[in-house]
Amino acid sequence: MTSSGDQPADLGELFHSAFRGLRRTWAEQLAPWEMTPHQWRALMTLLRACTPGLDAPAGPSAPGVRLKDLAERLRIAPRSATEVVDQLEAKGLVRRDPDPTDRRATLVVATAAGQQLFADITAQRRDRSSEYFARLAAEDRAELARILALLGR
Amino acid sequence: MTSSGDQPADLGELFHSAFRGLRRTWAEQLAPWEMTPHQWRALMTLLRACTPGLDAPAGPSAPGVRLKDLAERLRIAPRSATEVVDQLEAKGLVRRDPDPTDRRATLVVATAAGQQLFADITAQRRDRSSEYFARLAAEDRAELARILALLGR
DNA sequence: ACTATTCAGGAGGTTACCTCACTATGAGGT
DNA sequence: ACCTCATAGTGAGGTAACCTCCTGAATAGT
Repeated sequence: MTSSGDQPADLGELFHSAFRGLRRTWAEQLAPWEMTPHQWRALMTLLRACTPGLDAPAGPSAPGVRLKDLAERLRIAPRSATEVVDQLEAKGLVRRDPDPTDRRATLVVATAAGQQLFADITAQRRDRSSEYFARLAAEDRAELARILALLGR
Repeated sequence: MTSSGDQPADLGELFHSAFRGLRRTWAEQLAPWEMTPHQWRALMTLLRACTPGLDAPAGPSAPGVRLKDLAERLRIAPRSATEVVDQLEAKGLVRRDPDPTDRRATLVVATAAGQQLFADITAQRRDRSSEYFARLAAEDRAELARILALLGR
């Protein structure tokens, strides 16, 4: 492409509008389940953190994740994690258990309903393959991932 | 790049964190001028809209842009443009003039102060070249722009 | 035992959006 | 002239997704 010195409205603008599109798409996809993208992200992150290798299919009591760790993974302040966990708990998707090893801490664990919802949404997303990024060719997606990873430190 | 199916925590996550980084960087850069990224974006968009070819150096009265058109360019609702224009007006960076051709409409024009501020910030940004995307190689930036343009329709 | 640190959450704030309803105006028909 | 309909901006009010600062309990380090 040798794109010489033309800058189309600048990268920031492109980034902004693409991100807004992503958010909107997510919000629409999640609307039937009455979830916000934020909540979805939190639930997803929680389940991923709980299921390191995806084997070990949740023993008698899934270990759960500390609020603080969840916040870290979500890259938000701990206080903000409290909030989204509140929302998920209100929907019955997660539960707060006291950490047996540290009575200051609480472990967030997904309930059966939360796991089910996660599975449902994941399945629908796969079905419709309407994952927003689907409009990109696989190689472009890989490129994008590579470049974004550079940006994100 | 042969990066076959590996584990990139998914694109959404990468996108999210890169975008947050961009926002944070902007906010830090603009803090000395007490501007938010949102306000900066609006001012920049306004000036770009007013100066189509960058010649025609603003006749006796710069034409200005209708609030509605500004909203369109910013891809936000007209009501939201009202807000950011309010903020810029309060800082004396823009002015509202009645549109002589349509008494319903108001034209937003940058004041001298607004133009000066724009020039100052632009210059600083060029100086420090700390434009967030600077950490990318030029070709990666071009790639990113290309892919984001695809995403943004 | 005493201090320092860490965890979660209450209180309250901010940014960047949104919709809905309203007023003033303009454009078109009859 | 009048009536209708669309359009421009905005007041009112709301939301999502964050934040900081402070408190109260519990733990860790000395």
